[in-house]
Amino acid sequence: MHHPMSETPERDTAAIKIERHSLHDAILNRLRDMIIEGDLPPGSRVNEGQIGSMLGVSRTPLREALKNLAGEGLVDLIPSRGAVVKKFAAKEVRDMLDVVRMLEETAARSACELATTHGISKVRAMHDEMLGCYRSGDRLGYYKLNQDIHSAIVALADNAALSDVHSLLQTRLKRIRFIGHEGPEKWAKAVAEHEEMIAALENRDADRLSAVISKHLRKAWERVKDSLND
Amino acid sequence: MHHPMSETPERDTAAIKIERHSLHDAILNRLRDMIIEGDLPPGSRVNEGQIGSMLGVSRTPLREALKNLAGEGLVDLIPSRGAVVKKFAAKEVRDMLDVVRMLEETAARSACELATTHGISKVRAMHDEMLGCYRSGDRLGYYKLNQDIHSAIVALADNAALSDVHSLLQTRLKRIRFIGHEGPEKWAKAVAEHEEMIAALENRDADRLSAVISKHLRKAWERVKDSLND
DNA sequence: GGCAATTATTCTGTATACAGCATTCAGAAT
DNA sequence: ATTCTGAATGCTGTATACAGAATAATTGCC
Repeated sequence: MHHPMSETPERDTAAIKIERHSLHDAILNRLRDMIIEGDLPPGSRVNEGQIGSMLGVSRTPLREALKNLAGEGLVDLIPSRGAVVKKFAAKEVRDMLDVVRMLEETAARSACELATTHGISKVRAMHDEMLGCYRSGDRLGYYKLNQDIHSAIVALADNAALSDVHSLLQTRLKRIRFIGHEGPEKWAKAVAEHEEMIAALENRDADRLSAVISKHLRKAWERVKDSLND
Repeated sequence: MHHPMSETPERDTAAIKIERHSLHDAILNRLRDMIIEGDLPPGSRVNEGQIGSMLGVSRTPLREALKNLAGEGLVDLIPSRGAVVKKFAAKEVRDMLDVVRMLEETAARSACELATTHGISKVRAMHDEMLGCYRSGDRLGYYKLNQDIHSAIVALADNAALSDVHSLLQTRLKRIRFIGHEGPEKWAKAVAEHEEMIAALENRDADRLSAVISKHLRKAWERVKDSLND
């Protein structure tokens, strides 16, 4: 296996767009997806040679990606024993959701004050697209847009540090949230809450937006807490 | 980071202190110190071969450390051009301090409710040690203990995610705060504020502790903002 | 003499090779 | 039969080597 540019190695799985000239970043995203989707189950050790040959890359960039995943908190790096996929206890998930809630509440207030109308309309557009996914039953698309909308609202607060820490926790929670499947009626409820969020944002009603988001995230905990058995 | 570290089952019988020498972690800490102390000035490119030979290590663990530093936000990793030490604009610093303030305010309230008396007394001990540094004019020791105390108070809130994000931002701010030199009278003021903090914590006065910390961090911004020229 | 193009050098990105530690399995002793 | 010890195997940690890209330098041309 030589260079990914000259020889395009056949990808066994679809939807790998980014073939950027930074292999470790590609590996990083790939591994993150594998963890989120459960291909690498929590608690399992990651064999570098094995994964490396599976992805068709050498160990060096793979190790760099693993080091970064450790920084993101998705794996633990145990000396002389390698990387193990992090296993979140129920309390940790709740703590993360508490912090995310606090961050989003604060971001919501700032966003109502600072956001440009253009920025708000872009969030609205994402919301409409998400509605399309909802109507067509596209769960994965809905899930991704859901996260993007929350990130976008945080971004409207125009505080890079806030976005960073929010993104960090959001990433750690992705796997959990991905597991937390909801019934159709709860799904409709969540969509309604989102509609309410967008409306509050468009009215720049800081108190209402903050409250709705807070409620939304508390319910998120209710949804996922039963799927945590450790 | 400082998670309540997952259990290594029956491994730790006695308090055997085995130095785990993982080179990339040592390099990571070393580089972080070099950035904080200004040995690697902001905006400068990090030459891997140069630094590597300077530290007497190969490029591989050095690169892993750099990747981790990028995760911490202390350097930017530009494709095909390597690592450059991150240069913080004034607004970014202010944004970070705003988030830290929010985090510490929340942590303070939780800490007053959840902290054990033993935990509080340990913070008091750190504070007393810091006072010793203050009286003997040990600026570096004071500085380190100052950060440790803030981290300890956050830790009392017993929320790993909260500690993690706080630690992340604290690390990014270290260099800035290290630069922000204060005159003797301001130093005395800061010490007095800390004394007030500890007192509020010991009384478990959530409102007061939160308020004092908030004021403390707003003043921190006042102290450092003039030393930022970009 | 200045500008542009081409070469030369340096540095990053990736692969491979080697050494050391951990885990496991087998064999011997109690 | 059980337990302890030791070798064998596999994996991690680090170093080195090589290829490609970016920047610097030099030379040719106008």
